[in-house]
Amino acid sequence: MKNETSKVNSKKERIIKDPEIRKNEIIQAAQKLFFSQGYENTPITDILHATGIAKGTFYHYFKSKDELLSEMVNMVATAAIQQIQKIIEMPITPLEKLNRSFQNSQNIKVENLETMKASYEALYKEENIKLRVKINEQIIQDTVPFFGNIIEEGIKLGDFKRLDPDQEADSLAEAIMALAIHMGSKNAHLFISEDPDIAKKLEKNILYFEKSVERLLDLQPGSFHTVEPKTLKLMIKGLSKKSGNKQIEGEHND
Amino acid sequence: MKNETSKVNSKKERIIKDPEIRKNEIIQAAQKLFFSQGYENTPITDILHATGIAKGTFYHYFKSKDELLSEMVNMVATAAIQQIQKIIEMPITPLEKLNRSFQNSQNIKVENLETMKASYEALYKEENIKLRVKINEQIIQDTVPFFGNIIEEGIKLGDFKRLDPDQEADSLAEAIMALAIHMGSKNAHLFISEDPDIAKKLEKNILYFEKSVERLLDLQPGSFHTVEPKTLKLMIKGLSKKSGNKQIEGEHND
DNA sequence: ATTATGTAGACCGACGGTCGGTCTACAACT
DNA sequence: AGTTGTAGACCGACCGTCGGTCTACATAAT
Repeated sequence: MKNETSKVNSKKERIIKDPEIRKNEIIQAAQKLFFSQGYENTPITDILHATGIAKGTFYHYFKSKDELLSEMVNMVATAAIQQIQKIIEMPITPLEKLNRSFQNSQNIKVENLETMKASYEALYKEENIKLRVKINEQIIQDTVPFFGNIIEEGIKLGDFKRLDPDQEADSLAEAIMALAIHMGSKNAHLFISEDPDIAKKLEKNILYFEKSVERLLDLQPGSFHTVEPKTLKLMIKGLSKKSGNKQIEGEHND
Repeated sequence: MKNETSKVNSKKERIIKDPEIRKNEIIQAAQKLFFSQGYENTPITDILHATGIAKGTFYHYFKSKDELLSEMVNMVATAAIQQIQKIIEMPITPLEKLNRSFQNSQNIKVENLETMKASYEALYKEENIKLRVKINEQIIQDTVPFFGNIIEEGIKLGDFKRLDPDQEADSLAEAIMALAIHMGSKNAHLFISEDPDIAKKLEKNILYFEKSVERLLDLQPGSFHTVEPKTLKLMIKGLSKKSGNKQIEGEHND
């Protein structure tokens, strides 16, 4: 393996990069690996090979493998939130804001069902418990204040109803997020299971989540939509196509 | 204590036990260690020392450390469920069944606040993500069918209301469990934080959970109680006392 | 020139897991 | 009763992998 052409300079080249860039490279490479092989199944050496750096360099940027995970999770969550932030500042009703926030995150996913499915499958595998839990926790932690604000606003306007006179809106936001993540988990397992009824079950999961939220906020039935009908149709179509070619390669009818 | 009188004996004695008993011993010892030091922080050698067996023996009983964890979780969850099963068979209204099921699990906890607090603290530490998630998943998985039945019964009697005409009761059960576990998580963090307002916040968490469930099932406000008032008082009292003697504990080593 | 920063990879100890083999209880056959 | 065969409980030395440390050195900054 080692190709020593000459005694001089047979060592690895020394490449120096802007620290920020390098750090980012490491995180990116790690993310790809974690999602494809799982966090626990990805030794640091894999990350080193992927980035072409040495152990020392890695530990120059990260205190530990866990710290790398934390930073990565942070980036993922931050990216997910930025979308919401914009919506919150729009001059629309709180209900609209809620709708659009969820629709938005759903939309991103439809544009590349493949990626979404892959991510879910990766996240919900055994070897990725830590990764998954941390991402979920981070998302809850980061989104709750935003949704809390929206809900607070809605309560003041009389659109939503508190659970209890002296209850903070954040509690409701937390409950909603808990349900949302539970739904995400169910959907992930659906994807993994290769169930032929994926599309239908997915639709149900979403519907029940919506209904639950409506009840929690005391909304009119049917006023909370996390997915636009046409988006849903796209998803279902995409999924049916997928399940169709499980064994019949190259089949195109439907 | 063991009847091993050998102090001078340098060589290990060979003790043969009924496999079931031995396996149980291992699980018990492991459980104690996992809860006190964390799953990841407990090397198998610790379990070996605690049980007085050798590596080979351990791997004679378990395929891997993870398999041990699974079996342990299974036992914990099974124990937690047995309580509920009895309640379900009682000739009382579905709402009563729900109430009692939750009260019951709460009651167990009050009887030994210490243990409960310790367990929570242990479960929700970093090193125990895997342990925690697996327990929670197992509990959801095992309880949902039961609660699903109760809810189904309640729906038929007109006591609860479906989210949607063709919705299975299990979905509601899942939502409730998702909220319950989220509450558990919040409470755990409360315990860990040593917040002086533990008691009050705990009460709130419970209240909001109850209110959320009432809305989900379309119940009369105040009809769902996971804790009896007197139990709650006991808990609060116990917790206030605790927060006083934070470091006064007279720990001694041996 | 000296210091700070980035890079490198040999090295280490701990840990999960394997393996060859020993010991014991007990059934089956003299 | 004594002998032998066998399953499986038990042992601990050993191994490979992995996260993390350490020292050396190159380059940039001062």
